[in-house]
Amino acid sequence: MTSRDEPEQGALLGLDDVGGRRRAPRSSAVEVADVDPVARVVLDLQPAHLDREYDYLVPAAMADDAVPGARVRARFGPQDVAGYVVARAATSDHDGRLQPLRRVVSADPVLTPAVLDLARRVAARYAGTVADVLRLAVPPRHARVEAEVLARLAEWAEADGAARPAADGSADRAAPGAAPRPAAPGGDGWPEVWTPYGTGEAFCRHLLAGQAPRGVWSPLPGLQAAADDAPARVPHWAAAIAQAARVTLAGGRRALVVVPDARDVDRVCTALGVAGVEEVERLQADDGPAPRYRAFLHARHGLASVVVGTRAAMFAPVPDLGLVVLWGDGEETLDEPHAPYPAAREVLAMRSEAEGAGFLLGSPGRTVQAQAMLARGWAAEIAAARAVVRARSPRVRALTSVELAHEGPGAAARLPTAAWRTARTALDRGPVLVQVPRTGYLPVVACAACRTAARCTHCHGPLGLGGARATPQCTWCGRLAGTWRCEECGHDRVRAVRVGSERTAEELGRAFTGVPVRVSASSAPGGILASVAADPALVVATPGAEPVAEGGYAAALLLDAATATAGTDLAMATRALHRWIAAAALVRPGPDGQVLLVGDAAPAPTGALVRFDPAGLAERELDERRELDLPPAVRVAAVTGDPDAVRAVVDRVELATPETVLGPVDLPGDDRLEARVRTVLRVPLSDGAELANQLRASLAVRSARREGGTARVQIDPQEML
DNA sequence: TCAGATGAACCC
DNA sequence: GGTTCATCTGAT
Repeated sequence: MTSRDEPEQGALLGLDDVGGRRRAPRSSAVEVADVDPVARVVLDLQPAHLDREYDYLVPAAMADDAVPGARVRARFGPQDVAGYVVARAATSDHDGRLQPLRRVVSADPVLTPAVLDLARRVAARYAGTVADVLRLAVPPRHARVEAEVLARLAEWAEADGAARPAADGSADRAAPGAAPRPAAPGGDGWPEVWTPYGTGEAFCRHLLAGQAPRGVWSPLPGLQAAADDAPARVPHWAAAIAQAARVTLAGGRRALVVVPDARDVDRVCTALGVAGVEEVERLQADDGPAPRYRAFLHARHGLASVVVGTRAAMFAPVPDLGLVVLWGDGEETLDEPHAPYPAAREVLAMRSEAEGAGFLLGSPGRTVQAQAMLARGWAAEIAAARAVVRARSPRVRALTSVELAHEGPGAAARLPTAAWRTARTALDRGPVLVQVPRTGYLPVVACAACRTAARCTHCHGPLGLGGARATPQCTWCGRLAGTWRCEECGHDRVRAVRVGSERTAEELGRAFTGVPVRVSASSAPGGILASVAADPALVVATPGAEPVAEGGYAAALLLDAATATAGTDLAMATRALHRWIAAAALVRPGPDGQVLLVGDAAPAPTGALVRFDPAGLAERELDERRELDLPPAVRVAAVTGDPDAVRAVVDRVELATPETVLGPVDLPGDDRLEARVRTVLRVPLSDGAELANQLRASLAVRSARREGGTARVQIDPQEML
């Protein structure tokens, strides 16, 4: 598409002064590239109505550098804005005159076609702009790091004669990374860690064969036994992920692993080391700009065979991607807090489809969204047989007040005698984990009899207590719940549930004199601990901050169970189970290891914990969502902001009908100058893409008209899932 | 002579 | 995507 005869190029490109309303300010004699003098550019512009590509002239001096993927700067109106070249062309469709590119910031093509394509899909899915997504996907350039990496690449290319990876991102190295050992089914190096899972072997076989299997995986609990006699400290899940990555490499492709936080990055990297995988790159935003950009460039240029990172790594440019792994689905850190608020699960699912890569989603719990992937046949379940799960799990007991009735008044204590006794005994065998809910306050309305969270009778949104109002009000559609009846037990009274916990470490210190108490929490003096030794100690941790104990915990106490399942959002039950199982998975298998759930939590997650069955709970929850028209059985979008702005945005959406619109409702706890409201749109899944379309168009109108105020659109807003 | 209609430029 | 400005058109 490059060389062709060049008919009056100048005229073609609007360089001559023919027909121009205004004369070109500078001399029109810009010397333009001989071949493909037009650069199609994606600019980093905020306004939604400017979300498209723009053509610029490529000055001859930039002809070789302005390659697709290169960072450039270009004149846009009065401003100089940053952007990326996405294509070179011989001609432009633009009627007017083209401006020349201002500068090629770097000829290193950092925006790969695959990532650009992904950005477009994500923007469409989440009613956002491509520029917004690219801001998430491509980290800020670090010139010194770039020079360093490119120099090293050039050096290597010269040394071993291997050409550097092609500019379009396709790697030239035959098998990425060093496949440590040949992994053949049944052969040496075949990942036995996946054997207990019925479909695990088939999943690996497909990866090895270069196919794109998709699995939703419920990992077995526990730590992976080390090869030598060293105490086990690598979680089983991390070892399994490492093996899946290794098989992918053996098949000649690369892998990308996205996890909720830095400690999990460590764990996966350790497991990859144990598995003999080299060329592992860690990609975390909180490593700082230089390491982050270095890791990004290494990934981009195929120097990493496995990329392990936190949320933003979901966009990492990995050539020859054979597997994407999402660990910890359901953790809040996997939801991007910046517009357009994409969820890692969705982004990676889109990626695996677009790039023909395998997809592996694993988590201690199971979200209804993951369950929905199974339900619609998009992914296959990877789970071990019940007997295996039982054999590998700790013994779990729920110490509800019913269970403890014989204890008398002490049953309602935060740490009932039975729990105290279990912990005391377990301390002879090793460390004991104590999980406490994060400190917080949450006004929630629940059934006064059975404590099931109360839902709106109209739209099934969660009820809340707004300000001084005595009657509970739906937090979605705003209706007052005057005549309410519990859907579980038929009771007609509600009560407020307050959530909060504090001083747990001190309380425990008093209860267990002479036992060291370690605290692992972001608010603790020592911060979050990655691991603890096998010595007896009480380890108090908030959810997600549990350290791995060498050889596993002897017991875990999951305190304040009632507060863990009380909350306004729909994911309360699955999230609570996720947290409990994440803690329980660090405990030794029974009967050596024991888990006690203390407090009266909702019955469904409690039962699911005792059975160690996140899949069962997710299935049940998904059924319920279907019946009640709740996501993910429907698609929802939230429009938040000033009342006028929100109304304007919603009014332009054709799919917004009395049937689909919930609200607007005043947002509590925000007493700023402007009132803030939220309107929810709820449509069938089949209208989901169209809803995003219409919202995007409405936002474009809004920015073109320069409508005031603020209005934020969120598809699948986390707090409603 | 001017109000309203039309359309391109804007921002490439 | 809408706004703005220039030009065109047709009625008066």
